[in-house]
Amino acid sequence: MVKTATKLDRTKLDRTEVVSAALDLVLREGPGALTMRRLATDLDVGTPTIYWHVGSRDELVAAVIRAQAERFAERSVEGTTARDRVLSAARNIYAAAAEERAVTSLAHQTGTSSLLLGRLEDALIAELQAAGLNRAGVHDALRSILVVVTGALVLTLRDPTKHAADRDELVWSGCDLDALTTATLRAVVDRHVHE
Amino acid sequence: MVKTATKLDRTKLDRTEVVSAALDLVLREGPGALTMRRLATDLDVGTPTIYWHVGSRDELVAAVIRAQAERFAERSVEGTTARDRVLSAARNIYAAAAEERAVTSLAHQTGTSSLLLGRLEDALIAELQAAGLNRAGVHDALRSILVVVTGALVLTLRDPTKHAADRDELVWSGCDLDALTTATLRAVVDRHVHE
DNA sequence: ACCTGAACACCGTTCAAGT
DNA sequence: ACCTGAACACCGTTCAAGT
Repeated sequence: MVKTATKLDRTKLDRTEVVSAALDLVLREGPGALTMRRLATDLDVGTPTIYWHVGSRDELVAAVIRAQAERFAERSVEGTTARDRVLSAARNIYAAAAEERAVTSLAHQTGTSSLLLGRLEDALIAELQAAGLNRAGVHDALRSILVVVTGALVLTLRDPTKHAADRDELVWSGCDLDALTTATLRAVVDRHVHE
Repeated sequence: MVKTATKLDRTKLDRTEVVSAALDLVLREGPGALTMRRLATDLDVGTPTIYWHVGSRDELVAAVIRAQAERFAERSVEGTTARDRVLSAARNIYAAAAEERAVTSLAHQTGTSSLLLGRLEDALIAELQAAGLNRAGVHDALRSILVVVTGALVLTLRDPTKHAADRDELVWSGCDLDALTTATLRAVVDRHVHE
């Protein structure tokens, strides 16, 4: 009897195959599940094999983040007025990251958020320039907006099951973080782009 | 010859002693240094002893955060107008957390930030109420302000030595995050508290 | 070139056993 | 009540050795 593999008759393992398996693992079971041993088991391979293909865990994570970043690329900016378009581009960053909580958390933990959201940040920069801001104005507005987006993301991704203080429950229960983010963004966008 | 201990002639180990040693360790060498074994070595004691006193690492971290939170308590709110006082209370949260990067990072990693900053958040709530906002208004303003403070903190604590993208360098180099935070806070405070 | 078993140096945690 | 040595089940990583 020919040895028919249980999973799929792998001939060779590919670097991109490793990375996409890692991304799948993160999407399915969260960032905590991304272990070299676990990934190796999923791929039906020894642990050192993973290292041969990706070098280290840090490099693997960076590759995973980049893979997800490409999926974020095709979000388009809506609106006609400069303000609306800037707000739309800013909301895109928040919305994309909030939709893929697992990958965003992973990026956040490893300090590679800008690797994940860089393309969408570039789109925001383009809208700020189109709004007529000069170099310094673009930078100021961009930074302020990223402060709000980052804060909104952290508060959104926070695990609500383990509120540190009892007061958290009161303050954040029944809070539409999406609407809150939009409102807060509008406040800082209005500050930076006039008409 | 009587057995004179090398460090200090410990008679008994105390729970508060364990916690303050842990806080010291975090302040001196960062959150990554806080391991049960390392702390046990510092206290010249076996690892299970730490567990006997604090239960688990999570409980230890919570106690450490609470200890630092008490040191944050005495910051006072400045200003005369309602807007200035709200802004001052908001800035206090950011400033306190930014001054103790190590503990703030630890709180952030473990999702216990509100345990660290709760007292200062309460002070902010008091100022919002004093500004004449009703219950819903206080909550809305508080949440928006916490979004900005959280975002500013994350971007401030971020390790600048490992910028994920090359563009980060360009956007954030020579950026006064303190001034940026104040400006962004002013934008959302002005939005919520009118005179 | 691609993959492995075995090991190294770490974790948090537990537990029977000592005083 | 307080503390210990030894173990368990995990990590990331390396390395000689196999094909």
